[in-house]
Amino acid sequence: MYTKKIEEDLDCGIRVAAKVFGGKWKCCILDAINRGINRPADIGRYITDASARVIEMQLAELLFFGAIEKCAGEGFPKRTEYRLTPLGESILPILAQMDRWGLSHSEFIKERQRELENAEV
Amino acid sequence: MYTKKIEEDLDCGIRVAAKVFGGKWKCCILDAINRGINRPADIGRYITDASARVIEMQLAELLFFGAIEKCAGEGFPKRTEYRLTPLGESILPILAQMDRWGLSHSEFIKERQRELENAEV
DNA sequence: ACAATAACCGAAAAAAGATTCGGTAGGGAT
DNA sequence: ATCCCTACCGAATCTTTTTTCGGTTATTGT
Repeated sequence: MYTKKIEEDLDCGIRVAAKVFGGKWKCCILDAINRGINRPADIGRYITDASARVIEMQLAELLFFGAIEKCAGEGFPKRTEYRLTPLGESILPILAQMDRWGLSHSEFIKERQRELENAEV
Repeated sequence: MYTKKIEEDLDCGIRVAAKVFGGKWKCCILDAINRGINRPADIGRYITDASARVIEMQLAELLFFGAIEKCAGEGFPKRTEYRLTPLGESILPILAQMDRWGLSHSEFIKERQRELENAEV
């Protein structure tokens, strides 16, 4: 895990939230686990854009901050499975709200993004 | 504004949200403007931890993506003022929810953070 | 026994993002 | 005229985060 050189202010709720589920792939991982995809390798196959390494690292952080828990799987080859803890579940409504907001404005934002890219050629 | 080398997926609502208000200080800036602190210099004095430059840059991005608008101030020395647009206002409930979540778990997260720091000495 | 898969880790490199520094230009005050 | 404050901006630098790469160990299927 990274050690920061610049002090971070955990009295601001938003910064606390960003620390726990603010990484590039953490929201996707929480979403995947919530959908029942709970083995590392499966999560990796589900989120094809992220490397296996980053998934491991972000799983480790989610685990460390108690959003998920690690347990032995049920089936025959006993493999690692991750599950949401109550803390992790309490994040889901926020993710849903952010996703709804983003989707309802995505066309507008994409259009602005295209303008930006064309201007920069 | 930065141009990314790795393609970003704006079909995911959460990524769209992160793009618009995901910077380190954008939430604070939106909060400040919402509280009626709307001139750049005042925002800079309000958010003392951030440099003037980063506030300018993040104001420019919020402006570009339409979360705030720029207008001439009312008073005698006509200075720049920023205001929330309807799009910017629609972000506020999400920030409030994130802040509430973060504050209600901040003691637990701070404790974990302390453990991490002690372990790394 | 052997190949394949899973889970995981360290370290280097690359990319993204934030900060610092050194400017410009305009208006107001003395 | 000079000084200060405001609003900006470009570029270099530094920090943080992500990615890539090359491993280890254990387990499973053949």
